[in-house]
Amino acid sequence: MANAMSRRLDKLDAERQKRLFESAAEEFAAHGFDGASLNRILEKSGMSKSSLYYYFDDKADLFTTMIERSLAVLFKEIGGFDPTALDAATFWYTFEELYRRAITVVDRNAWLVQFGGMFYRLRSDPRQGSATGRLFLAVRKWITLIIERGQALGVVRTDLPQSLLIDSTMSLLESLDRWVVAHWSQLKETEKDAMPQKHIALFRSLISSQPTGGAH
Amino acid sequence: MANAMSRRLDKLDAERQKRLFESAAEEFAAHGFDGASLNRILEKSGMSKSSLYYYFDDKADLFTTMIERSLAVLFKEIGGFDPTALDAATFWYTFEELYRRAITVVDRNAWLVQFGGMFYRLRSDPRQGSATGRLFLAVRKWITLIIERGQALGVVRTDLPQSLLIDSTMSLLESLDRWVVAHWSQLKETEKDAMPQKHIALFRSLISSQPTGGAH
Amino acid sequence: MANAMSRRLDKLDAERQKRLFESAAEEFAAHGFDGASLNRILEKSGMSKSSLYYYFDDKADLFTTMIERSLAVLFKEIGGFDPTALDAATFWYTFEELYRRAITVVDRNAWLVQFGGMFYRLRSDPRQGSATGRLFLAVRKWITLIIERGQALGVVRTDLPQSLLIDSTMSLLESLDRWVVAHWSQLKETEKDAMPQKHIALFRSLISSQPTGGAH
Amino acid sequence: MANAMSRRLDKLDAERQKRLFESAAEEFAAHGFDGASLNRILEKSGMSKSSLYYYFDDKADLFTTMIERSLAVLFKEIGGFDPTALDAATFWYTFEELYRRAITVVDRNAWLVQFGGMFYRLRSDPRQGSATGRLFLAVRKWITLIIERGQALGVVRTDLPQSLLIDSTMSLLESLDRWVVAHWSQLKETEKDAMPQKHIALFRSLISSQPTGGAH
DNA sequence: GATGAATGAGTTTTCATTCAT
DNA sequence: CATGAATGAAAACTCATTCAT
Repeated sequence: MANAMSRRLDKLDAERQKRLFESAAEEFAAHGFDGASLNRILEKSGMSKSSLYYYFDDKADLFTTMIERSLAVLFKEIGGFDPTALDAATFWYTFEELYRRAITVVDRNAWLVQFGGMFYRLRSDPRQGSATGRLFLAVRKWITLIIERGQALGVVRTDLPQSLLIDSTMSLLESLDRWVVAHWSQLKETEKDAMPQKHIALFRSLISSQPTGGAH
Repeated sequence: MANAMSRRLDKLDAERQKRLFESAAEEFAAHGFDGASLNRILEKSGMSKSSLYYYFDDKADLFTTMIERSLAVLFKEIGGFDPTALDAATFWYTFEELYRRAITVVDRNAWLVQFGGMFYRLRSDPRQGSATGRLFLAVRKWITLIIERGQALGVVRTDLPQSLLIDSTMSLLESLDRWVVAHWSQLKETEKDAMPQKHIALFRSLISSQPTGGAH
Repeated sequence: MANAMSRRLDKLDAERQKRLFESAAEEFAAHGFDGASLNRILEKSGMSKSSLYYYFDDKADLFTTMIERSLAVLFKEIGGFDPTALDAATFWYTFEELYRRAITVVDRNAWLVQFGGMFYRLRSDPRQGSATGRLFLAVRKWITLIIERGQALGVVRTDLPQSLLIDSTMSLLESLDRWVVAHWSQLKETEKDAMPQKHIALFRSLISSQPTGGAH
Repeated sequence: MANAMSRRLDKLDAERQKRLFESAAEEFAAHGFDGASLNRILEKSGMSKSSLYYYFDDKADLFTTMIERSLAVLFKEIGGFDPTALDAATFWYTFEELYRRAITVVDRNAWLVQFGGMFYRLRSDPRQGSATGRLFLAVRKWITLIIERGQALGVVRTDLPQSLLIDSTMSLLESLDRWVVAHWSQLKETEKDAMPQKHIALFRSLISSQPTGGAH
């Protein structure tokens, strides 16, 4: 039914789709997957319940679809990125660049702001092997690849269990994401410009094999 | 009613209380406050619905009571700890010691393991000024004091907004907590012994004002 | 949602709607708003709980909707009535006529019989400014206008506080209403025909400024 | 169990009894019999649930006991009153006197003010032959005796069905009771003094066989 | 393509009552 | 005498999902 390739969803009027996605993102970000109410989403978006079930299999399908689309947009707009192409000299700088591009993408697609709030909740999905759980694991896998590449290049520390390194990295990612979303409107332009460098430096502090020279 | 000092709860048969607390901790940790189902908790614990309402005002009271008791046990057993007494020379080592003591406490009080899973969910409580929300803020305040003290002593970095520093620290705390809970049974004794030093070193990497010398 | 103009309710199958209204009117009349049990209403009417909530916002919405519809039917069928058009000569007779028309209307709409039993309970609704409370006040206002007009015309006594006059009048109205409902089936046709004149004469005894000549 | 003559209740400490009665009267007056919550009553009065069940059979027993005691106090303090001793010349004046005495009694026993609010609700007790229902009928019987005596003396109208006359009288009684309770604090002394005469005159307007001469 | 209508199972909370001590 | 403790049944309300049209 819910084929990722060709979907009924693609034929849904763009405006209605946008309204639905915005309502749903808001609700999922605010209450998590389980806590979110389809009824509230439908009320906000003005879509009928049966329509939603025409386009989606169920609540989980709506959720994962949104996450997938969000990720797809992010990846496409940020630009393909190949972990195996990283090299020691430019390792950290590459992420600064990614960060910069991410900012401009989200700036243009307001609803993506909710993405983080939705995404990080996936971790706690209790259902083993659920669609939502698998999605989280997919992203985790991606982080794993990067870290392994970093270790192979000698720029990421190897003195800690890999799983711990990955979890800590994702945690810091989430933390920074939340912080940026929460403080965005109060940040000055110069602060915003400095963010990619400063925040990537924070990752570097955490998992780099080399001291960064600390703070000055 | 829900007086913290003297409560009906204190007279509840120890065995039944234990069963209730374990069921509830499991449920809250797995689904968060909103997602937790009283029915499931009662089913697991074998307690009747009306009995639960004899001992607690409502769902929130059950939850906050458990968090409070957990914190109380932790603080009492770990031993008082005064942020203003920290000094530059022993700053990080103090936390290594705390970590060690925490491990032994949790080792003796199995159900406290769920505490983290329950606690970190508090962040997302949407209700402004709710009991649960206030509790989270109380702990956050406590972290704030430590970081401020560390900065005053010159051992904690000052090149980032304080709120970001605090959020990142709590995030790492959560991340390590989860990791330990998840991997505890597979850890060898030597690994366990090394944990306090290694994990505190990770915090040091993240927020110390001095490079730690990296990993070797 | 609960728009008075166009409602889901209007599309509900007439037979089911009738069953629901009869069950609800019976329950509300027997136990008042607070005392009425949705479960009992649903059991009697055979409707499912979720269906009821599809058509109504909540218990109060069901109640007020029924009162409003009752009033609407009554007013429409009895015919508009303008207090300012009353004159001294025909003041009391006008109400005799109204009474007669009311009898025929209720005769044709059996479920309206419960209306009084539901309505008079509104007085005791504790919630300030609740929908039900406002409804009661609306009717009270209407009685007030009539009494003020009667006083202006010199046909209604002015020797008592107005609020007392109004309360007493509504009380008598309620009392007669209850009496008629309770005794209707045992009344002979001749008695029914005499009722409007006799009952309006009772109001006249109570609040008229002129002696009626008493009983003979 | 609940023997009216000798009761455990009589041995209950006077102060605790007063606290209980006040809480209960308030609750019953505010929410009616069905709507009243034993839990709330107990909370207000500080009495334990089991104690209440030691002194009373059940909720209904508490209620009827209170009504009975209220009536007993009223009758005793107002002074015995024998319907058969009424005569035509003093018929109405007798009730003015009763009214006067009732005012002073209630003035001295503040909690009796709630009595009316409790009592009038009895009418709607759905349970056939319930204790509460019987109590209401007992009072109704008493009114009936008075009206029959008045009719025998030729001072009460006979042109209406007796049941209607009785119902209307009780309705007016309730209405005046409510009005007095609601306006008591705003009444001037002269107005209070005139009340018995004015209010009994209202009954006279309603059910007297003779015109009273109307209002001036 | 699209949706109005219907529902069973679930939610948290409160009820009056009983019983062992 | 007194009460702390326990409970089944009921309360109002929301949920995600289905199906006929």
